[in-house]
Amino acid sequence: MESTCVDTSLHLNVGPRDSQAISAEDLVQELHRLSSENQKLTESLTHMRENCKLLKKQLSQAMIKNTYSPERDPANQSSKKRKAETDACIDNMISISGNTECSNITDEDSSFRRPATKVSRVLVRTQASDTGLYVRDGYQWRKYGQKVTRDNPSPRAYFRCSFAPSCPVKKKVQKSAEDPTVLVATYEGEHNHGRHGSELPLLASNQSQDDGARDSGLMAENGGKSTQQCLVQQMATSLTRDPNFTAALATAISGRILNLASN
DNA sequence: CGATTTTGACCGGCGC
DNA sequence: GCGCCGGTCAAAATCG
Repeated sequence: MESTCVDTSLHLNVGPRDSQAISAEDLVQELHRLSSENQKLTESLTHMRENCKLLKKQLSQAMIKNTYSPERDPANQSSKKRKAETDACIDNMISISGNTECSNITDEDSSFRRPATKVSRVLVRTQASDTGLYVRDGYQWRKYGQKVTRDNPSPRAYFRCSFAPSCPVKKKVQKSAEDPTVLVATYEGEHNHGRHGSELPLLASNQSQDDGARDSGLMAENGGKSTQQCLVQQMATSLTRDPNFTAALATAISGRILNLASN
């Protein structure tokens, strides 16, 4: 599969002090650049999804034929479970071979699993030395358990959304069995609130450091980075996870242009 | 002192 | 019915 390199450097000055130094013209140009970039990313994503679907289909057929055929494996009677394991394996292979820093697979894309609640998987590449099972996603999580599972030597961590007590969302984080530098985060359910009280916290330049520090995951991953570096990293992560992110970014920039124009 | 993490115990589903 | 396994609970420990 072809690899896609996404330039996540937005070349933005996110510090509030710099905002006065940016001219409206610069922001308009940035807006246009981001719009075209968004279009390219969307096209690229569509292309990759099509390739993924095709590969998944081919691999599934091949593995069911060769590896898990009942004739070759008489002991294997639990075909449903094996099928699920095969699918998970295929998902992993495809996701990791995508060569992106972060991939997002939802079950809306999958023709295999149809759970009652919305389940999505996110792969995040970390440094090999990073032993933490924390995936920064803008939400506030409370860890409630950790288990070592049969198919993976690294433990799986269980998180609940603690931003809103009534939020039903759960998250599982585990290192990939194939590549220990990749964290696999599985989200179950949908948030019934915004991220830290805002739909676009990453763009909110007035977001206090306390807001960020409330996210224990953020605290665990900061590792001495400045708040601005963390914000930029968060923006890059959101950009790769959500094709609509640049559109939201453009909206935010538009707002800033209007503010500058009114001053 | 409250919030969060850790970790062993417990529970329920599933296959045999 | 039994054992395995994933998921959750809850008490103790830790942190800010």
